[in-house]
Parts: sequence; C-alpha cells; structure tokens
Amino acid sequence: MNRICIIEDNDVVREGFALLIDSVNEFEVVGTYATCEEAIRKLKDDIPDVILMDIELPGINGIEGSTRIKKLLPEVNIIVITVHENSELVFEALCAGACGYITKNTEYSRLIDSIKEAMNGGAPMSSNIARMVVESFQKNQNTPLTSRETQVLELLSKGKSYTVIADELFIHKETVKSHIKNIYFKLQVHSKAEAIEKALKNKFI
Amino acid sequence: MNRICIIEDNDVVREGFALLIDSVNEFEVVGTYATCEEAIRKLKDDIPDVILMDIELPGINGIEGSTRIKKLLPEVNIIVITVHENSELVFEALCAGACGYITKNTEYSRLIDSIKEAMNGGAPMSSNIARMVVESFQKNQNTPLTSRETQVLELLSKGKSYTVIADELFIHKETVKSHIKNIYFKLQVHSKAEAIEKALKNKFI
DNA sequence: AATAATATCCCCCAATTTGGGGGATTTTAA
DNA sequence: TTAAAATCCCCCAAATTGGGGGATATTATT
Repeated sequence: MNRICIIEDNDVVREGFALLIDSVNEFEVVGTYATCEEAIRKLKDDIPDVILMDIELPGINGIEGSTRIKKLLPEVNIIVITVHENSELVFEALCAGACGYITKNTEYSRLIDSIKEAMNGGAPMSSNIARMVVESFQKNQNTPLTSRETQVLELLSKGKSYTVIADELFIHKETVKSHIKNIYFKLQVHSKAEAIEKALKNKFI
Repeated sequence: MNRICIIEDNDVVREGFALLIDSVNEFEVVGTYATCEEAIRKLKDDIPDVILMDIELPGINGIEGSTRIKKLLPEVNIIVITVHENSELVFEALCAGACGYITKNTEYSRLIDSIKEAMNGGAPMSSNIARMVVESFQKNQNTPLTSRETQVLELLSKGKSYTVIADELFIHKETVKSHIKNIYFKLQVHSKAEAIEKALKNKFI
C-alpha cells in the first residue's frame, strides 16, 4: 500500500484530495495537514511515499517546507500542487527537492497518474511547466557574442583566470584579453562580474 | 493538419514510425530522412511542426543536428528518440534545442501522445529522463560547507570579487577572505577556479 | 556548563590578475 | 573584396588573490 500525505491549508481542498486519493485501491492517505509545521512534527511516523504540497501556506511556505522535509525524509517524493505558474516558483520548488509540479486545475485522473508517476521514479509536471524546465537549458541564440567569445566567457564564469583560459583554449593570454575587451564592449560592461551577470541573465552562456 | 518529420538512419524503424504516425488522423508525415545533412537541405520546404530525431546518425549526429535545425526553424519542436539514457546526452540534447526526450522502447500510443504534447507546448519525456532533469536542479545536501560558506562561494562563482561579496552580504572583506580560506581547506583546493569547479561538480552550489 | 563549530573582524605581504589604452596580422565569411 | 573574427603584442596602474598569522563573539551540541 502506497502512503500519501497532503499539506494544504484549505480544508475543503485538502479533504477533497484525501477522499479522492483514498478511493484509489493502491493508495492510503496517512496524514493530512494544514501547515508544514504540523506536518514536520508528525511525518516521521507517517513515513509517506508521496507528499502533495501546496505552496501558499500560513507560516512556513511550501518551498521552505520541502527543503526541511527532504532533510527529514530524503527518499520522499514531493509533488507541488499550486495555482502559480510563475517560473521563479517552479525552479525554487525543484531546487527545494520537489520531484513534480502540477497546477491545481489538473483533472483528478491526471493527479492520480502523477502520484503513480512520482512513485515510479518519474517527475510529474504540467506540460507548460515541463516546457519551462526544458527551455531553461537552452541558450539564447540571439547572442551578440561570437562562439569564441562565448567560450571565453563561459570559462571566465567558471572562475578561470586569463592565463588558465589561454592554456585551455591553446591560445595566447593576449588573445584572451582581446576577446574579453570585445565582450565587455558588446555587453556594455566594465568587469568580469557584470559580464557574467548580464550573460547569464540573457542566457548567452 | 500537423506536419511531422523523421530523422532516423535505420530504414525499418524510420518507415515504421512514418506508417504509424501517418495512420493518425491529425498527423501527416511530410519528410523522412536518414541523415541530418539531407534533412537540413529539405526542411525549409517541409516546414514541419515536430521532428522526431535519432541521436546516433552517420555524419552530423542528432545533437549537432538539433542545434542547426533550430537555427533554420526556431519554432520547430524536436523530440529526441533514442536508446541512450546517458545523462550527458540528455542535457546536451536539451541544450541543443530539443523539447522532448523519449526512449525507443516507448509504446506507440505514448509516442503519439508525445507528439501531441510537444505540439501543445509541452515537453514529452520518459519518466526516468524527467526525473534526471528535475534532479539536476537539486543541490547535494551532504555539503561540507556551512550555509554562509555556500553563499560566499555562490557569489564567487558569479565572478564577484571579495569586495563586492562583502558589500552584498553586509560583512567585512576580511570575513569573506576568512570564509574563502575555510572553503579552500574543506574542499582541499587552492584557488577560486578549483573551488568553483569542485563545488559545481559535487553540486554544493 | 563546557566544548566545538561558526561567523565575524584584523594585520602583513608578494604574486597575480584585471582593465584600459594603444596597436598588428592572419584567417574566415559575406 | 570588403568586413568580421581570431590571433598576438606592448605598456601601465589599480585591484585582486592567496597565504601566513591572529582575535572575538555568537551559536549549537553535548
């Protein structure tokens, strides 16, 4: 029997989810909580396989809650269920240890599928969320930088010095300087940190 | 009618996919190619909505091919279909512009669903692939670094100098130096670049 | 209550790095 | 055949970095 917990402050939503999930044969709701604080106190006894987690919660929110719960139960699968499709929140949730992120308007059958998927080592996500995640890997192809400049800036962003970059690219240190001068001009910046910041923000590197 | 292209060097697999996809009402296979070179020459006429892409191809492989095709048709949805679950390849494919990544043993019905999902702005992935992607956002909680040290190293990795880090954390420059000394000791390194490299590799930052 | 870990700040010093200025030449692409 | 990109060169001053030696106050943790 797979053990599920629900952390959601809205009583109606929480008990609705609980009833729905309990109606599935292989699932058993072993705890429902309105706050992370309460959940954290009781979770060691519940030992759930999956936790459904709201983000907007009184006290500790769902992001911070996920971080703490993952410390207590590193193996647990946390699925964040929220109305927010804000990209910041998505990445914060994933960084905090959530394995899935689905929006609250998801039909019930997909919710059940998502729990099964999480338990089977998957990462259930609403399709637009998944796309956001995938796109976060892709670079901006409208970069003003040449490929060599991009390469240099990437190494610079890894903390390498001009000397080391020169060695790794088999070019002279003065060439590296030259590239960096051009990078600074193109990005309209005057230091390493500014260049890296601007390039990261625009996904040039 | 949604337009699909297939790039796959194995004739049997390629024509099998084509027949399968063509049998779906809303899909039309507008091109099947054994190499990226051939595809790139013809794609501007095909204007496909979705491309199914193999990775192992003679000549230009599927990763490099995705990069080039995305330059020609930035809006196209590329789904990589491969036997490889190697994490390196997955991230390379996503960086190259693929929106999905599914393994070749996927049942036909899920393949069709994946194409629909890609077209509707989703990111179809096999469940273990999706989990790999999600886990790439999560930090290693077995870090030897304190939270303050992690914070300092994160800023260092963004190219910030001791002075700037001190300002941003509202502490003295000497305190930053002190933290960095401890970071170097704990990571057994002797420079910024080494520290960042080791921390990134171990996902401490 | 005692110990250890963490976070904070201080000084000295030498080598390296960085950024800005001025070039030049060759290779590659449009 | 132009323009852009990539390569290399010199000069110089300010800033950064890394290593050495500390100290003190605040938090855990036992």
